[in-house]
Amino acid sequence: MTVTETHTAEEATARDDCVADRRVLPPRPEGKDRYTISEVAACTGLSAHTLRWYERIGLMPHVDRSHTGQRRFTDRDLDWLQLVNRLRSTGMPVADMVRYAELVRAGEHTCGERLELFEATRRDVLRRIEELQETLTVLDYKIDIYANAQRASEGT
Amino acid sequence: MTVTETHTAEEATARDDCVADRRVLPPRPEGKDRYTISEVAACTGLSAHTLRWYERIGLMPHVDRSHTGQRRFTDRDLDWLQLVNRLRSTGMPVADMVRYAELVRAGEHTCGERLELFEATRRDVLRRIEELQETLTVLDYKIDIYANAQRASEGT
DNA sequence: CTCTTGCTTCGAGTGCGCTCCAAGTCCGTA
DNA sequence: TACGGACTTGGAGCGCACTCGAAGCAAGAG
Repeated sequence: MTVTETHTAEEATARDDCVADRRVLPPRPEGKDRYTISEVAACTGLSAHTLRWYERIGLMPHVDRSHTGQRRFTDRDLDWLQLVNRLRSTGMPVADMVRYAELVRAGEHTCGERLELFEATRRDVLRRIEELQETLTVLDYKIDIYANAQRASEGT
Repeated sequence: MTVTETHTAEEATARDDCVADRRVLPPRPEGKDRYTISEVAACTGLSAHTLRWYERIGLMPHVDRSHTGQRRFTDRDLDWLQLVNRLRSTGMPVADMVRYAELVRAGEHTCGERLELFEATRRDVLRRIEELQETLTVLDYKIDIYANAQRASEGT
């Protein structure tokens, strides 16, 4: 657990945008803070289509625009997408993530609700891990059977 | 690991229908071997519609019929559904399970392929567990932040 | 005999999460 | 000035995994 550390800084993070943990981010173009949609697509693995769709359904906090109306994503947006991607990979429905995004937009007074949401998600993730481990047992069992059947038919 | 045990019996299992592990099955109506679709629905958690659909797409081995044409599922069918349910819960696409069902129907000479399929699935499950663990770390991190933020605003 | 319940079939509909299209705008290079 | 390429929008379409509906048959209870 490397979780309890610089809490003065961390609380600021919690207060303004609830970004994901920087330590687990993939590399991103250096020294910039205004990314085009294709740059973001490349570094998040989401398609440009999907990014626009996320914005439409309210899963992205408001994205900056250039003077010609093109999207210019910030590092904060990338952090947000990083978190979304993680939650998505747990199977969290998009609607729930939208709900969380709304809470963030609604302001600081929703922090309690956000905490609950994360705790519920955490329980869910634990349950899924357990389920997968059970499945693993079944798979091992069957692999064992097939491997033995094969050895029996080849050998002897 | 409770996997290596009575292999004479287990090999017979591998040979004929590749059932799931009996030890993890939920209770089912006792002493019978011919279940109506609604009984099966009740004990698998799948809807009657879904069971018929599974049969249509080839995900069920041929199901017995009563003299009036109604489905009569056997214990073996229940075992099969048990396995299907487990694989489904890992996120395995239905198409892949159909592929496996086809291998089973094709006969014993496909056992090698089935073994490969299970091993691939196993790797997949391990990867997903890892992914979930990572997500768990992120969730813990954020829960920690929110919990601290809350304590800070309440206390003092 | 009628009623209810549960089954049969096939095809259409649903919800989710994208994914793509058409038509148009803007930018940088030659 | 012309061209290629990346961007914009709203809306339509897609693939998956169900889910439901309609119309009809069969069996048991009253």
